[in-house]
Amino acid sequence: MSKPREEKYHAILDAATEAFALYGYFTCQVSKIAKLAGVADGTIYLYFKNKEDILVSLFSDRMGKFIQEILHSVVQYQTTQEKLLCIIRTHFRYLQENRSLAIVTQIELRQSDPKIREAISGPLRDYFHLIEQVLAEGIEREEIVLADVKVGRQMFFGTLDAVISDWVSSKKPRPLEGIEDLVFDLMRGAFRIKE
Amino acid sequence: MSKPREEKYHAILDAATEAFALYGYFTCQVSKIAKLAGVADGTIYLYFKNKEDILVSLFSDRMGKFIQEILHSVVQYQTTQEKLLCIIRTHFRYLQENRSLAIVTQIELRQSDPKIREAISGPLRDYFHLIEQVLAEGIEREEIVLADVKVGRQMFFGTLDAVISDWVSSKKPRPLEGIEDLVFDLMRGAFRIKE
Amino acid sequence: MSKPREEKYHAILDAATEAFALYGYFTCQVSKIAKLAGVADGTIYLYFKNKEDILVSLFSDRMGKFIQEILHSVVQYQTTQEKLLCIIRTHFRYLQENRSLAIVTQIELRQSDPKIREAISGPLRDYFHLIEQVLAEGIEREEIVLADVKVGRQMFFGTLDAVISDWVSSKKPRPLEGIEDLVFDLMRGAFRIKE
Amino acid sequence: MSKPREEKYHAILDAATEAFALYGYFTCQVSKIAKLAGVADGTIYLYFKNKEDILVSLFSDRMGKFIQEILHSVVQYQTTQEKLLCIIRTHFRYLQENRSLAIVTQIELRQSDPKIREAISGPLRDYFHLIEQVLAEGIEREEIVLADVKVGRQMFFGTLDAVISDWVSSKKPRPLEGIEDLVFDLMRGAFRIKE
DNA sequence: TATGAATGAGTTTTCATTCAT
DNA sequence: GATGAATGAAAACTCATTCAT
Repeated sequence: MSKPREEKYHAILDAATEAFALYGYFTCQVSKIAKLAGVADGTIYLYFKNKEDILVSLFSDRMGKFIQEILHSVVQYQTTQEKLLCIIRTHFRYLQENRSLAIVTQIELRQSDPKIREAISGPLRDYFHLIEQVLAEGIEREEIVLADVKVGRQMFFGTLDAVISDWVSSKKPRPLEGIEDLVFDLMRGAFRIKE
Repeated sequence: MSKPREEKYHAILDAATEAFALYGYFTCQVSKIAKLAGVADGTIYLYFKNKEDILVSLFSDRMGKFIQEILHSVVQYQTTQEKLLCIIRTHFRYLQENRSLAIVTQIELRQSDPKIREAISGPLRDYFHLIEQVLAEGIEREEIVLADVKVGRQMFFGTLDAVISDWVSSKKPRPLEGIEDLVFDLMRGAFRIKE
Repeated sequence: MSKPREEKYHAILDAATEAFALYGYFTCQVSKIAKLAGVADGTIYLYFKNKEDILVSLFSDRMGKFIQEILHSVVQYQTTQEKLLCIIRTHFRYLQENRSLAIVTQIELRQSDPKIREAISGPLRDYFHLIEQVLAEGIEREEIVLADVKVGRQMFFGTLDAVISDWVSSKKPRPLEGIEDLVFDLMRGAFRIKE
Repeated sequence: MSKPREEKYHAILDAATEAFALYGYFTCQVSKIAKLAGVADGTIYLYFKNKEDILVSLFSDRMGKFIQEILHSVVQYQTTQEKLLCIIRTHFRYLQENRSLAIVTQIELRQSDPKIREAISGPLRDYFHLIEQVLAEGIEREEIVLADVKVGRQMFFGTLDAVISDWVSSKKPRPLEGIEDLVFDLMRGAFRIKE
């Protein structure tokens, strides 16, 4: 892929993120994405197979980067406690810096259309896997107490997700920085992490 | 509202719940709901203003009953510990018995369309409020330790939601009964509930 | 199929015949057929699966009737000579009375699109078969002399087709009645029919 | 026209013949022709005004050569009998050697689009004219008996055309050489040519 | 000349909604 | 009230043609 080609590809993906966040996938016409990206409608189809492909690409590209960033940050820490805190912080920071992506994630993560779900579920599963790994390791090292890794992950991710959900739907959201420690404190209790 | 009128109203709502769960709101045609309800397409419009109104009614009706049931159950308990466990159990049991509603909730709870969001958010806010009340009361009575009621609710609801989300998307879900205690144990830790 | 339903079905088919004759299949928009038939665009799709289905139905319906009429007429005659003359006359008369059908036949009979070809070829093959049967019978009864039935049919049909082709493309065509005898005289010579 | 320019012109025309034969004029995209010709899409428009112009040029060029070849061959013969046989043979041989052209001719000869028809009709009319001339001369010289030259031409051309039509649509066509004599024998009867 | 990325007009088809019966 | 045939607005997508390089 040449430089200008890649640039336009990402311009369209950026525009789609904005547009999907604003209108939702189904309510958003391809022409709106095109206008936002500053290209003609037909140009979209030089870069994406169809509308669905835009959404799918958006997820694998953006979510991929999100997971990548979290993975990259987590490996710098040793203890389970640090790792969990790191995930919380990176999760919040990344989505705070990419509000439209956060919205799209919130909205479209739950599409029922089987084809879309399937395409989306990939990166998310990776994330779930990472969390579960950290928890399993924590149990093994006896740094945390947890009866069921899957339920542990559900609580951990569900909490972050609920926080983001509120933040996203709030008109004037308070910065997520202030919440990190509150969330972490709950996790410390839930996972019986010693002081 | 006369008896037979009310019957048909609920028949359509039941059909819509099934159909939305199966296809998703946007992908589901009104004619599919009509067929499932055993009425003509036009009949739908004698009971609902438009397609959106079906979704909105579905939420206020079904979610309303859901909240009602939880409220009703919770008041039978005294301690915060018991109340939280009661919510967990009722939440899981109700959605387990109404799988289609659970799916619709998961999927459509996060519509971006502002009109739909607004309509949906009512019953949900009631639920959030209930949880927060229980938590606030628990703090006051010193039965739990919690720095921020809102974050506490986000964790509590987010966890239940994530469990349901996994359960809903699993082809062969394990019964939710086995998970209740695991979830509650995590909450006990998070909220520092004494044994 | 109820009465009014069948009426509209044929109204659309009539309109399509006119429109395809006027513009050609590809150049003719579905909306033009709808306007000509006096129905809304969407109504077309209550009666036909898609644009292609209109063309296919047109052929099986119209060509079917055409063949039917020829078959019906031919059985009334005994000698090969009479039968061939009957085919010539019926062929000319039918298409003269259905000029648009004649045009559509001329134009679309030769579509390259495999799906369309296949659908169209059915009724035509029936016609070819009929002609070949008459010729084979004539040979057997020694009423005509002909080395190869297929080539005989090609000449017979090709001649009629070429006449119609000229007639169709002429702005002010001379009536086909005057040509029947000329054509038949050529056939008589070609097939060595005795006086 | 310089040499290399002319080469590319014909390369495009060759490619168009193949592509139109394969897909049909309307179903064939200009980009397919370009790819087949080994040039860029835009290059096509340095040699042809538009898509239609390719088809038109194809006919005047290819059909022109076709007529030329027939004309050239026919003048070598004296008697009407010989001339007609020569036309049959050349017609069959030329199209057998240019199957794609034969297909395109069969398919597109009958376009309804008036502009296309007009452009195509030129070379065809020349051909018709040639046949009619041979026939008129035959009548004059009393080598054939024929009441109407136009109908005679219609039969003559229609027969050749029908043979080609069958040959073109057959997956495994028998060689046309075997048919020449069969066809000629029919013509001899039709035109009352003496032995 | 040659390229091929970009354009945007144009077309088929769907489907929520209406309304005559 | 109930029906379901008819409507027509709306939207995804295609592709002939252009033009900056």
